[in-house]
Amino acid sequence: MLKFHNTLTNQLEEFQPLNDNEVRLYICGPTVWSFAHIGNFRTFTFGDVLRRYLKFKGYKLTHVFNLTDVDDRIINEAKAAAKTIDEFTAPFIEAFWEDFDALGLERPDIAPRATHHIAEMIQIIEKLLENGHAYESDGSIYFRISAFPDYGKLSKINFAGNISGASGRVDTDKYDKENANDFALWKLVDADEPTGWDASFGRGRPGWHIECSAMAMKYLGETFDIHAGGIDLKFPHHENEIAQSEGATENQFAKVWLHSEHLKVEGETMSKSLGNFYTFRDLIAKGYSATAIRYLLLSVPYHKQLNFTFETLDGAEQTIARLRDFRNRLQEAHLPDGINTDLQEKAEKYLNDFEAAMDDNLNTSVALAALHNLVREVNTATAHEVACTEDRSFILHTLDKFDAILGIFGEASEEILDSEIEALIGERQEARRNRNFARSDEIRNLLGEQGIILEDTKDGMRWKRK
RNA sequence: GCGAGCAUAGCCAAGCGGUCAAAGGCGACGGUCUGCAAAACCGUUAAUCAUCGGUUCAAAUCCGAUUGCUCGCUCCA
Repeated sequence: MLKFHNTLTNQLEEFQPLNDNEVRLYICGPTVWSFAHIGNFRTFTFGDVLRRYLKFKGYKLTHVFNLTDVDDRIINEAKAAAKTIDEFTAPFIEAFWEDFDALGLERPDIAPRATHHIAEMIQIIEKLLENGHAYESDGSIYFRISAFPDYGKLSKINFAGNISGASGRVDTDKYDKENANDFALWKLVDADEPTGWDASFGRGRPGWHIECSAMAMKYLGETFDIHAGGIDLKFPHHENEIAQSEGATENQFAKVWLHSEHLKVEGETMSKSLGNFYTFRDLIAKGYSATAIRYLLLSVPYHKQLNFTFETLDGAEQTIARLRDFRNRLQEAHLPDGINTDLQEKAEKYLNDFEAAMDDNLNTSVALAALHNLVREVNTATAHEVACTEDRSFILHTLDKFDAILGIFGEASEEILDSEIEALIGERQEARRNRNFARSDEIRNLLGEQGIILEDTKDGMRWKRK
């Protein structure tokens, strides 16, 4: 029984889709003003596991994942670079999908862009103006929080006790608003500004939050099952999405809200000023593998803070190498004929453990433990020669089930060695047969320098790349 | 000022009142295997679960205080 911690109710709830077997899922994607960092990818990896697990549970999924390609920063940086916003965002969008694919994240069904949905945003704003949830001030349109009594139901912020602008990031006197918490739906732009769209209420550009309301409702309907994103979007972004959407439709927006916690680096906030800020490509450039990064991002449940350290990433690298070796060896091992039902029962038990862990609000830590327990069990059985030929495919199939969600084994690539190396390996085998170990070790060292590791197992010689 | 969360072995971390002398991974050490390695396996390493007090037949788990850390209060995944 799948349960989620719903941020809206602050409770662990049994998941029940609105329409029997269909799940409509919206995940907040990136704002494409730069390369995405590993904190972003923590959230997107969580979204990927959520997506994969919903499919694993047999749901028919419609998954929308937006790209926000217009906001103040994009407009300003594009202007500074003398580019249109499309020209400015294009390379970041391309890089984003590259990283996304490299991390083994499954592409969403629909990946809408904010700039392609301005008309839908305008419609919502018109509706809000009509029904009194929005007002015009100095040419811009603001959401009227006083007209939406539920405001704050997601973030549960006690606005009465708060100092507006306490974080020092907002100039609260800058805009003429009825209430300091009212937020912009549409910002007036001058006629000579390159980025702007015409609307019945004036030329302007959308406020930050309206794009998600527009795209979510367009593709998933006024009410849908799950809305997910990073914890830092809970307020104001998601709170405001709820206000806008429910203010316009008077129907509940998303039923379940899931928020992934932040990633820290060496116990501290990741920030450029601390010098501990890493994009995905920074780590790849340091020589780390995408699967190790993915493993690390999965090693802590999404709703807990994850402490990213290089020591742990090195460990993740070891772990995934061991897992991959395990699968490769199992495929090749010379096993005794027959069947070991005991082993198959254990494999099934670990798969059940895995599913129970995932059902429990996607507890990936425990889910990974189940995988490791299976690996140990099979290794022991293989070493004791009680794993049989007929167990092999069963276990490999079980591994596939784990990996349909975890995605950490990677493709079983059939690599080819060039003939020179092939010849050296042959020469080494010959030398070993002749007990010429000096030559044999010489060749092993030589190949080691070229990144090829040789292992002499009882099933014969194996090689792998470092 | 207001609010939320966290504190478990060398490191990362699960845990949500009994089945916890606490899962799993990484690291380290010893052994088996090997010509030697590697891989694998077995074993060891290592936790009075931040501190103090309370509730309970029973607490890592609930309550309170203290200390430390992280985060939010309209840039953020």
